Amino acid sequence: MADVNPVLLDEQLCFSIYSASKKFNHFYQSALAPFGLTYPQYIAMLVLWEKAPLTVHQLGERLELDSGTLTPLLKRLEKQGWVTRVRSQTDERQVLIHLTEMATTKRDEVYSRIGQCQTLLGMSSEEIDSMMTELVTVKQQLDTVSNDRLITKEVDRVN
Amino acid sequence: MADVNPVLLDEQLCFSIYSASKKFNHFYQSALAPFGLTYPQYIAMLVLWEKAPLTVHQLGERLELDSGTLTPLLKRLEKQGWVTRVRSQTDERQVLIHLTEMATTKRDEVYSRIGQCQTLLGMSSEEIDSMMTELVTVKQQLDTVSNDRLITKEVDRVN
DNA sequence: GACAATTTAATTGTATACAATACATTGGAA
DNA sequence: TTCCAATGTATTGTATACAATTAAATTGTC
Repeated sequence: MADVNPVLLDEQLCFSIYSASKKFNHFYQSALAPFGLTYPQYIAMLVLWEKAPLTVHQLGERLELDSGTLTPLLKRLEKQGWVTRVRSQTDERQVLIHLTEMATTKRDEVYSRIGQCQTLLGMSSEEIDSMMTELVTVKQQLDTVSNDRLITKEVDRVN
Repeated sequence: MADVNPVLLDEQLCFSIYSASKKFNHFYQSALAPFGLTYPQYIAMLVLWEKAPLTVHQLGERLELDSGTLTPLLKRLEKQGWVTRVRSQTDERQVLIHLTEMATTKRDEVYSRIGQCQTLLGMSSEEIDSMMTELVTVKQQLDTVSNDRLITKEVDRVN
């Protein structure tokens, strides 16, 4: 353990991203307060507004969330009148998430609100594209290294 | 509500960041499994390894977390032997977080492990610097727009 | 020097995340 | 046809996050 470099918080990309993620969530959650949507609820609605109905599994694939997170989240969305949860007729294991009339009605109001937020942020599409491209690269790397279930052994081997 | 643009999940920078953040947390949490540290616990240790003792408040400023999150997190770190929580003599309102001997001993092992993870990710310092610079800009914008408590009114005014 | 305003942690309540488990259903193999 | 592995959802348990409240200690002001 002779040649070890210190790990400084301010130099960690992970923390920069972690911190930005929390700020974004807070930003949109505030902006959507009039609709009573939390950030995860909002992105779930985004997916459903693109295409509904979807099964819990399909929704989870888009959001990268599992049923342990989605089941209670969707129950809250149902209680607040955004969606209905219906057991599939053709496959009783599946639960189909449908939009309510209220959700369809409010869609454009939410879209509009988000559009205004994006304007406020004042980022050019070039800036946004550039960041998203870089993020895709990082995420691919993280997936590759993580899905490689050898991560523990790989790291140990470097020792 | 005539001229509303659809909001597509895959075009949202916030989701890209949110998703990357979760992947990073999972990546480091796996890598640190031998130490039993979660990601938030790990970044708390990073700060304390830079400078300890710190009050809960000082730690929270660095991590952008409040006592509602930190108090239970620090109790878990204490239970696992990484830190001690000591009521300040000079100001009884404050709780000082000290490193244990074990934490000091294990510091370089953790630093080394993280260094290996960074190597596995294979990003150049230029790539990392570029992303972090862009993230700083986004975060500043989010802070500016959020701290501006007029956000709701501003947005409404656009209507 | 009393005391209201402020500061600091802790607590409470709600909402994610996610691993692990349980459970029902389904589709296919024997 | 019967059984079994796979699939899809729900549940359980642990650990964040964070707003709001409480409680204790300190400070500024007269």
